Amino acid sequence: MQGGRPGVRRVRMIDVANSLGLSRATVSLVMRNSPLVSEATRNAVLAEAERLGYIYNQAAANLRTQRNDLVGLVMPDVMNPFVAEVSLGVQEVLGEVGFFVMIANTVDRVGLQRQILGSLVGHRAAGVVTIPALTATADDFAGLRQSGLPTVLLLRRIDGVDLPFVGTDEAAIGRLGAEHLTAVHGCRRVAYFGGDPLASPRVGRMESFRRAVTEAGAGWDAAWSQPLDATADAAYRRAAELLEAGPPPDGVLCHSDNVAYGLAKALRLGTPEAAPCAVLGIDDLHQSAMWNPSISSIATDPVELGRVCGRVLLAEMGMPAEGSRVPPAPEMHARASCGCHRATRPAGRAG
Amino acid sequence: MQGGRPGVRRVRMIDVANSLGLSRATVSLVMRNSPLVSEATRNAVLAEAERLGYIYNQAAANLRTQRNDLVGLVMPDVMNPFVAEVSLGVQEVLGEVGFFVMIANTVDRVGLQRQILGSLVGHRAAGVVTIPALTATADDFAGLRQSGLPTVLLLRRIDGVDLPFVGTDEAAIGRLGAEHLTAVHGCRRVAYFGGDPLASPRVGRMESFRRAVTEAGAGWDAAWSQPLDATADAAYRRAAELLEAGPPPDGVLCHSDNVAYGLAKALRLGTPEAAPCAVLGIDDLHQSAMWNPSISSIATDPVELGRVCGRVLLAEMGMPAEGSRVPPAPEMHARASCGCHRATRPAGRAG
DNA sequence: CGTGGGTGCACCAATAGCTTC
DNA sequence: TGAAGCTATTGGTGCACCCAC
Repeated sequence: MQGGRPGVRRVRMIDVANSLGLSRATVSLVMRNSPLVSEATRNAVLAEAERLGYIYNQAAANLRTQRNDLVGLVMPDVMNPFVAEVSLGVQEVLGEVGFFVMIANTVDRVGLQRQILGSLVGHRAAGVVTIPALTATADDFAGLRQSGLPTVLLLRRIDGVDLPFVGTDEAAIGRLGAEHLTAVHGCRRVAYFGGDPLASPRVGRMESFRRAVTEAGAGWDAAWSQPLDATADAAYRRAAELLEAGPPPDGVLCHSDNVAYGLAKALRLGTPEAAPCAVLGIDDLHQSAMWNPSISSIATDPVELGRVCGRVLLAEMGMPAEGSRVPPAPEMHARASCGCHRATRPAGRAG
Repeated sequence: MQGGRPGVRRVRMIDVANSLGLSRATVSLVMRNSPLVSEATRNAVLAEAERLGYIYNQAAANLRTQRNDLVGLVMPDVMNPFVAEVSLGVQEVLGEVGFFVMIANTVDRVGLQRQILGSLVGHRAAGVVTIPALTATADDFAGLRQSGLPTVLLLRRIDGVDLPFVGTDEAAIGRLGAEHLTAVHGCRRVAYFGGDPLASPRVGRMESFRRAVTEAGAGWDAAWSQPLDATADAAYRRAAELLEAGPPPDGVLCHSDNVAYGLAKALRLGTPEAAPCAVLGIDDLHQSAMWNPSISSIATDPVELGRVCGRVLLAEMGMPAEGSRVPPAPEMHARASCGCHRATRPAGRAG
């Protein structure tokens, strides 16, 4: 609680009313664009409000109506372009029906996340979409559940939380990656590279990926499949370390495009000395097509994912929501990093 | 205005009070952690509140106290990593003193921006930090000014708006780039590539860059210096087009790292057929050190820029703000794309 | 077309009641 | 009896919506 601005006395609705010899109810009707007021009165009120510097107090109105148009989007990393793009879709769907979407950044800290969620509950927000912090547990969402604030969990699953969940089809992603590496490129020894062990997407993807490659007869490289921060820098350092110890697997599915960037750098992909290793990313960030070599990636239209999430939240709030509530299916966008195209050729984003 | 949840009757402070035979004032004191209440009473109140499912209504409290802890960060593009990183700094400084920072995305549309700013004013937010939409004019900020809501303009200047401004030192960036290209690499013909003509940073940087390179005796390539969307894709397409028409300048300062990525791709930098052209980016995104070739870039610590911005806002709100209120000075981080290092060698972010 | 009275929920200043020494 | 220290309460307030007339 901060930020009171002393000094200038605020103008209230009743001041406008008194100044014109009207009642506050009339002024209220004007402010809400009600047709129950004559054109003449309306104009007089608007003019007087303008003259006095009156500013409608939405907060007071919200208190009375028990409604709010604020929807909180609580996420661990605003710098992640995939997540940022998801937010566009959420905003699109909810903005259309009059909600006001704002983003809060937990920086992946449970403490901050708890504080933010508590604040949204306290402010009586209309709804919440949240990507849980990595170390979050069911306890962190108990307050949310009890408050009845409509909530949708995004991308990361939390054990024991029975809130609606929207996320990518991790099993399909794993299968797509496995199929591409084994069937198209004939890889014999593969790995799932990067990602935090606590992140549910890693678990789901890796499981189905491993099952599929094993069925296809390829070997599993456990050393390269250890968990790891999902940053380019961490991936680069880990890969460089592993390359000291021996040759890499001949096919790698990376936890994200960011991870793939670091790995590509370490492998010196696109240079004459490059290691013979097919690299796949996940997310298909806009930059991946620009990379040298262009990064092959498994895409799941993040904007549409955001839209789906918005629709699920609308449903949760008891409002009509037109359109699909099923996350988009992942697609393979094959480029140079796996060997599908020549390394120095530009490749469009659509694959 | 949306999102009323009917059904369950909410528990109010007075319900807790009645249930215990206390007054609402006492419950209020407990909720605010006041020392004016005995330990026994406090515990009883907390237990009863928990049991009844009472949830403190921050909005009602805000109405009474005329204070709010919400600070809005209104920006045109949450997907821009530089901007995202600035938001971290803002959040750090304001969070420390109890404010709650939320981000609203204008997607660079003035209409949406106007709506968002109006909403923040109406909700009586404690303050606003905004990166104006590209086509914004002074009119778009008239309401803000009149409302007295403490505001800081970030990164983009708007003519005729006398609100406090925090941004990078564009002149210094231009000079740094010019000096590096001419003095270190001996470039004879240079250009400023990319950026929207309406963006004040482009104007400031290009002006000082052009003056400095001219003084150093280098020629100016007007065709390569035309304005352009600041995306990697647009830069790639424009560069490819210009390369059809003839050879590129031998030194290019790009409006951002994103632009540099597109240009590097078009020039096939890092490949045997690469054009002899020194490329500099601006922002030094984390990824730039990972790029192939690693991208030389002019850095201006975005987190610190955000901190400065937060402190300026605090001052604007009449609160004490320790620490510098001067934006960090830009620094040259020379890597491979300008020819300072070998193309296939990894380079650390610190240059 | 326009109005009065009541309501949403909690803060705040002033004050009263109770111990204790 | 009185001063000092705690604790808890009353009544008014912040601003606008809503119903009934």
